[in-house]
Amino acid sequence: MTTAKKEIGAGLRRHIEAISPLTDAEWEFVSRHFTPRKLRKHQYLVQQGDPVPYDFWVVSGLLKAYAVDEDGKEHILQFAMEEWWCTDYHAYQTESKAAIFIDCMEACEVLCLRLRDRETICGQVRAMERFFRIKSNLGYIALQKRIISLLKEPAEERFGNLIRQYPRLAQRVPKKHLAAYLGVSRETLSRLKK
Amino acid sequence: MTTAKKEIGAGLRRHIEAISPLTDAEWEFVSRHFTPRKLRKHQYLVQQGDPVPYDFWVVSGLLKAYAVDEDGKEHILQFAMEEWWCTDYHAYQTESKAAIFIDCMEACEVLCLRLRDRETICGQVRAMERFFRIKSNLGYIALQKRIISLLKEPAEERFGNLIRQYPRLAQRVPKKHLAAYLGVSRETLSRLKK
DNA sequence: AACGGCCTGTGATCTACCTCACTTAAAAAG
DNA sequence: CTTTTTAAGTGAGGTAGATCACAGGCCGTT
Repeated sequence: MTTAKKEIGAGLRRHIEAISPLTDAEWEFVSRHFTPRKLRKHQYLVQQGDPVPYDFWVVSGLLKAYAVDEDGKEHILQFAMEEWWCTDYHAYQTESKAAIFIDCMEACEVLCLRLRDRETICGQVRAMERFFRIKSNLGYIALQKRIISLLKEPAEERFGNLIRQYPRLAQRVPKKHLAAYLGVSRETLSRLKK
Repeated sequence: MTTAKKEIGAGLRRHIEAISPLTDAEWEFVSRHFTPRKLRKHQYLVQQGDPVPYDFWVVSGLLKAYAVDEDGKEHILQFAMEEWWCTDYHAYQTESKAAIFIDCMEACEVLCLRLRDRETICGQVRAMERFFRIKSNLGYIALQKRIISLLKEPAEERFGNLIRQYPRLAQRVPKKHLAAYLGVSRETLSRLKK
């Protein structure tokens, strides 16, 4: 492992161990299955219609995952900043074609994990199976909250909650993308801010 | 274990083993941690503001999980029929107070699982940790699809997809509840059907 | 048979939000 | 520094869907 890769990996180890501690040997085994990749702004990690061999863990930078409707409008499923996981999970798990796009809103470094490697890791390292179980639970809870928010809150309240919950993200992301995440038009969001 | 309980449990075992096989000894251990409960139509399993000690697995019947807004309107997060899991996962995991209601749309039999028992099961039985990890992944994927659907599809298309994907459910559930699930008013849904 | 609930459909408004068009400002790209 | 691209605010007008109000149908109860 290169020095650069070690530094990158250290962040991932901390991230995992916040939930499920690893021995050095386990970490050594786990980290071997991630491959680092650098991307420039506007590069795609996933494109609709393509296979999705990897799950991505963001070391640095900022991604957006979005669906495009027949009018060409983007609807943002998820942003992913440092220490977030992101991929088209449906296509990834079922080894089918992507239904969404994922691209870089800023230059990014990511760690890539193949499905079969994830399964190997979970099979060999008990703590990692636990990690992914808990991580997945937390993700499920977050999505439930978003669905409730979409169903019962008016646009203004959804916007307020977003700013309160992810102030750093709201800074970093152009407002038109926040609109696409909240499910309102750019113009409406602009008017809401008063 | 009573005969009745054995029969009920058999369904759960099949459900689990469809994802992750168990030895008889493991199943014996696992099943001990579930407690059966019967409920009448309109009874609550979870009420907003109360603690949420259990995750529920539906043996028979039909639940709805919903949030209520300030106007008293219901927004349905999830239906749960036979073989579905349901609870307020946020409150359950964090042992905090429920943000939603869950009640029986029909008379129900459920199996109840305490958080600490779920963790015990996952800790003791490797196959169960795998089961919950995979189940949770699948749930996450389903919620991602629903979010994309809410963001990019007009009400009519959401309704069509719902009927295609869950025809049995759409039969069983009063249409006003389908409307509350889709995020449209009862009247609008009625007009859409033409 | 008659009563009260609950569900569903339908007409008549009303409104939150969308779309289109234009302007200004700021940031990349050259 | 200049040009091109991208972001953001604002006005005018349109529309999907909300809300309100009422009517008929289908239960299970008395």
